Amino acid sequence: MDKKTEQKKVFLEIVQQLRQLIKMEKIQAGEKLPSERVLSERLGVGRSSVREALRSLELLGLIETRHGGGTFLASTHKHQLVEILSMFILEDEKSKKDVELTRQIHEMEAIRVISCTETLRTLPVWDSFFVKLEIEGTINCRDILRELLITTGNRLSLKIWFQLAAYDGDRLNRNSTEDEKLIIQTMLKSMQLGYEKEALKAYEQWMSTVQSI
Amino acid sequence: MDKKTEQKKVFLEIVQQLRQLIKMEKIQAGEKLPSERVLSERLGVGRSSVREALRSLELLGLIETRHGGGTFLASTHKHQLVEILSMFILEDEKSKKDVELTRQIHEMEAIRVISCTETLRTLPVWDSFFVKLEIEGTINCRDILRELLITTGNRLSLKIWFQLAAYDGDRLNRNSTEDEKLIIQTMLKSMQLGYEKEALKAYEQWMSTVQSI
DNA sequence: TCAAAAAAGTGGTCTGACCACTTTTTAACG
DNA sequence: CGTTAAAAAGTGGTCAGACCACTTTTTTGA
Repeated sequence: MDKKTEQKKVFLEIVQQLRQLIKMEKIQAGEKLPSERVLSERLGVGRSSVREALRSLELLGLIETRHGGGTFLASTHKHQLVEILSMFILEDEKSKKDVELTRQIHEMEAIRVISCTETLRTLPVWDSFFVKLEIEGTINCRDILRELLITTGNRLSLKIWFQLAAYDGDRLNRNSTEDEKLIIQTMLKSMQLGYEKEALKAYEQWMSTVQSI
Repeated sequence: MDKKTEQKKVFLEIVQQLRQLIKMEKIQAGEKLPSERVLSERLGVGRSSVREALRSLELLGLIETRHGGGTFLASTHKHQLVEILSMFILEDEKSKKDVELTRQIHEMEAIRVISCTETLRTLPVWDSFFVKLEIEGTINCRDILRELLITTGNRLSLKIWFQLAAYDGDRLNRNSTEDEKLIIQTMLKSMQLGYEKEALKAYEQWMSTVQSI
């Protein structure tokens, strides 16, 4: 029946055991795991085997290790995952374009969802962005987009977005220019009013200016 | 500048070196990699370190190892990845819903792109689906959705979709029911004619029926 | 010629050791 | 008594060697 279970894959069993241990001990995100030596004793396996499992989980971004400090359950899931996969699968310029497009897919969907949901588009946070724009004259581009994703409540979409945004480098993580200010205001205003199409139009206009940066 | 590079992460460097080696040696999918002992010598590191890197890549499904046989570049990407991630991250019902929603985000975007692109929406493949539906009376749901993603040409979006669809289990990987037939036909026809809204409407209708399965 | 046995190759695992770094404890000083 | 510096303990990082289980290749012998 269950081929995956009947397969040996001792190394995967350790991963599973680790998960059980985390659940049993009720280890929360950011908290410390038992040391490698303790784990190897408790699980009845060699330290090497424990390390192989831990290293795998680290590559997935599920745990963090600090030299001399210990091993910790990842607080913010840095899914280096996409990064690693991209290293193997996505190599050329075309792929970089794909990353940008895919990121925008999630952003646009967020705009759609928010625009169409009364309880989301009337959130105070959008007003706060307006105020910030008026007073300081500028705002961090990435912050706005992140807030869009957070607001939708889709945690998985948010996680994927984080990865894609990280891959994009600092092109997003910067303050808005004078030219962008008006566009962003239009986008936010349209969103608040539930004008999905207008909001998306402003977004696309915004992204085309980002493109040229 | 480049924080990620200046970070130590020796273990990640080995992963990178492995990638270079694969590229240099022009190792194709399914082919054999050098043995662990050879790798450890060529890379100038201990066998344990090589193994930690290999085990990580195995967890990602990028390589396969056969006891006594050797290590091979994965031919078909088995998405153990989703399985592992789901084990740690996706535990509650809310998360499962997120997976479904996120998958649909990519599917809907594909429909939009195809509907708005003359060269994509007039592709012969859509006619082939029509024919298949007429002759056999049914069609694999997953096949259609996959074709949508493939057609857009966004490989990253496709990759993400694959993983999400794999997590969804066999709810998609099945033949369409009689009820679905008409909806799918409507969706495809609307797409071919460039009626984005109608295509999306049919898609949403389709998904709501899938929901109840 | 071919099948069985032996050898070589390879991954799987464990042990022990040493290093580098961090955290905790202890000791010394003011 | 409190503060600080030194020592100790804890922890991850890496390596080397050994042995086992399994697969592949080579050799042997009928």
